[in-house]
Amino acid sequence: MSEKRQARFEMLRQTSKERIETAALELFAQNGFGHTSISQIAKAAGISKGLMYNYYESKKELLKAIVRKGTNFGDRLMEAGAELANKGPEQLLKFLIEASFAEVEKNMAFWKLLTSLAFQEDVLKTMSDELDVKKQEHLETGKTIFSQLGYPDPEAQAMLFGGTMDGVFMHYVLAPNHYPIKEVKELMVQQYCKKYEK
Amino acid sequence: MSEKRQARFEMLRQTSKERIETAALELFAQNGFGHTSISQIAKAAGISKGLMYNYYESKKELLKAIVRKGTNFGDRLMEAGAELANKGPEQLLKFLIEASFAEVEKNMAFWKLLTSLAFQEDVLKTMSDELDVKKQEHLETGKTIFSQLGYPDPEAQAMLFGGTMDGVFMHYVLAPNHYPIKEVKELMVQQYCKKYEK
Amino acid sequence: MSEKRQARFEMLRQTSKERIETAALELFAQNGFGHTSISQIAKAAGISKGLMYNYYESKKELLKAIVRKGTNFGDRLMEAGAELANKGPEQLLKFLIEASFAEVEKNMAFWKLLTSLAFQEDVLKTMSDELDVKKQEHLETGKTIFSQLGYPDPEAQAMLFGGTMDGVFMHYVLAPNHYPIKEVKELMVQQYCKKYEK
Amino acid sequence: MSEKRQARFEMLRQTSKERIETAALELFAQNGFGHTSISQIAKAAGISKGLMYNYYESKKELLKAIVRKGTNFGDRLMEAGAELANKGPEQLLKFLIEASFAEVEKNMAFWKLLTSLAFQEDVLKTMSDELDVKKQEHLETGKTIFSQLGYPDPEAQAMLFGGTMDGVFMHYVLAPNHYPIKEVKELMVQQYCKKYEK
DNA sequence: GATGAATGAGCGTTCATTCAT
DNA sequence: GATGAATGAACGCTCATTCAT
Repeated sequence: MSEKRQARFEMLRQTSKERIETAALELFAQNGFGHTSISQIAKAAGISKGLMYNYYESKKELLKAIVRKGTNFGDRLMEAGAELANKGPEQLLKFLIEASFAEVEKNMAFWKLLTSLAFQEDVLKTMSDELDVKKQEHLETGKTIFSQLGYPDPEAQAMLFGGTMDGVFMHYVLAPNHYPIKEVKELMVQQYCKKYEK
Repeated sequence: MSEKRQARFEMLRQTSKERIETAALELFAQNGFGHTSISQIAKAAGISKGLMYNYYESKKELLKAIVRKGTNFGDRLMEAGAELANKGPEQLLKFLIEASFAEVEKNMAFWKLLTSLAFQEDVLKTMSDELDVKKQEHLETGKTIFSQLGYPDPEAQAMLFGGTMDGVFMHYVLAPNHYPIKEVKELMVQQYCKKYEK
Repeated sequence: MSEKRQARFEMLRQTSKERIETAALELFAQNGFGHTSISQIAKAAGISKGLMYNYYESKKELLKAIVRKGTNFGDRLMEAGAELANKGPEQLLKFLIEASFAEVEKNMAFWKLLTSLAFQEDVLKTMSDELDVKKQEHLETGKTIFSQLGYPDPEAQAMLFGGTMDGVFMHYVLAPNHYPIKEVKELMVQQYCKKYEK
Repeated sequence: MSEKRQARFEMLRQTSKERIETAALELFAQNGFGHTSISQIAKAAGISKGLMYNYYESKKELLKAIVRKGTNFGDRLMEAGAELANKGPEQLLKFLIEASFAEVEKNMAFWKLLTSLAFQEDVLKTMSDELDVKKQEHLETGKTIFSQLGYPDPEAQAMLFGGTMDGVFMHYVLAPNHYPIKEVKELMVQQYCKKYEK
């Protein structure tokens, strides 16, 4: 009985938390973190302001929770990539590109938010360490792949590739309706997923 | 007599305005427009809060003044590029890349600010028309060049190129100390400034 | 359960609103709307500045709430007057005079505020339509009465009567301690509540 | 020579002062004392903000100067009235009414300002003594006249008369375009400028 | 006498956060 | 767990006043 009740509470708790995070993500992405108030979030989530503080210590902690949850994708991507390592760097890179595009298309709001946060040093400073680590991992993966593909400067190449990805995604999330996302993705696959040619 | 006085006042005005704009640009770039207060700017500029409003009608107008001043570069770039058009698309593209990198390296704070503003729709909406026009011009230039270079899909290619530029610059301005800017620029020149190969 | 809570909140709200409106009316009447600050009101009401904005969207809305509450009197007066119409114009006018004097004596601060607002065009403009209507109604009533009493120019007479009422009330609310309000009221009744004599 | 120069300076000084007071009176009457800024006045008067403070110690002192100048009318009225005293109270009262109406019609802005100031205790408190004295003088004059006219309660009658005058003027200055000022004045002369009847 | 750049206290308002219930 | 009344610091902004020239 007590277990059952606990389970029910847990479910309610999950539900409220999820509604909060969903609403907050949407609002943060649309209006920016600084221009979204707790009141707005609470109203959109259908809960009271006070309840927020049962789940998150502060507005910033809510943001962190959202960011943390979203960046799990990167980990899953890397894991999935690891299984493809033996199929050759071309296939791996193609997979990473296509999976990333798919992810950004699916969770546009999240990636818009994440990019915008990069420009607010004070807000993200506290969680930048974990993000830096992930960025570094991505860079390492890129270096390995471009090295295997025979590029003369795999590190710069990985930086360039990373910039291209983030730049394309930035343009896309800022004006998704007019962006030829499929064509650009095709171009990237064609240009990057092959051995280096002088 | 009166002229002397007027000149003196004009000098005072210019000095103050420069101090304000310099301080504001730095702070806007570092913390974002929305997270920078008038008090902070005044303190950093060494003036009183009230003086700001002798020169700018509002915080937004200060931002606009800063953006307007900075975006003159784009125009100069396009003009300079027009003179190189007869040297062939490879040379023109090389010039545009190198001039852009040089500009971003020189005015890092400004370009960081400008990029961050893309995520604050409300703030920039009032001046977005002019910016949209410039963006469109850049895209057209890119299309022309990639068309001349024989690319099969010059529009998507121009989009990809634009994304690459903005993405690389974004990474650079967010962590300039660790970014191999020269190497990445070289790679871009090598990869883009040549005829399309199969 | 939830009802109990709601009722408790409603009580809190009403208490706070009353404190705010009472304090604001007093201060508005004493110093004028424009010379009364939210801080002053909050301090006088024993609440924080912020709480005001839980109940009123702005300082102006607070004023409107106060005015709206007070002007209900005018409506009640007209209704009560309508029932007396058959007793003859002398009795009706006498009732209107005496009821108005009683009301002003009872809610001095409110009538002082309302009169002072007439001089702040911008503030009251948004609610002036409803007030204009009421003023017009009073004028019409006056015209009818003086017409029935045989006055040769009932419109001008009604204007004069209205001016007398407002002027007497103005003098009274500006220096209530020294004003012979009862005697003046008697004089008005004597002079106005009778048929016109050549 | 030095005298001449002094005279010229004095003239300029007078001119500037007059322009300031004229501009300020207009603006104070139109927008209220509190909603008129020194900048506005200086611009309207065609002078600099700083110059104001050569002539007046503060904004309030400027107001006082304007009020003082305007209330000289009252003195002149009383003096002129004194000369008419021997023509009988009816003629005297008629003159006072007509001269007052003429004055208010001529200097509407001033009388609008003066009335509005009555509702701002803090602003006028410092000069209320002189105003109180004048008010008392008017009251005394009224008492004397109504006493001579045979009114049973000349004091209350004088209060009522004063209220009527101020109320009519208030209505007039607040909506001068629609006010039947001539007709109302005629009514007052008819009703007040005669011996008391029963 | 005249200027206007500069100041800073104070305004109305917002909002993250707390807490009694 | 859940509520929303209440707080107070901080915001963008205004403006009477000062003062070097």
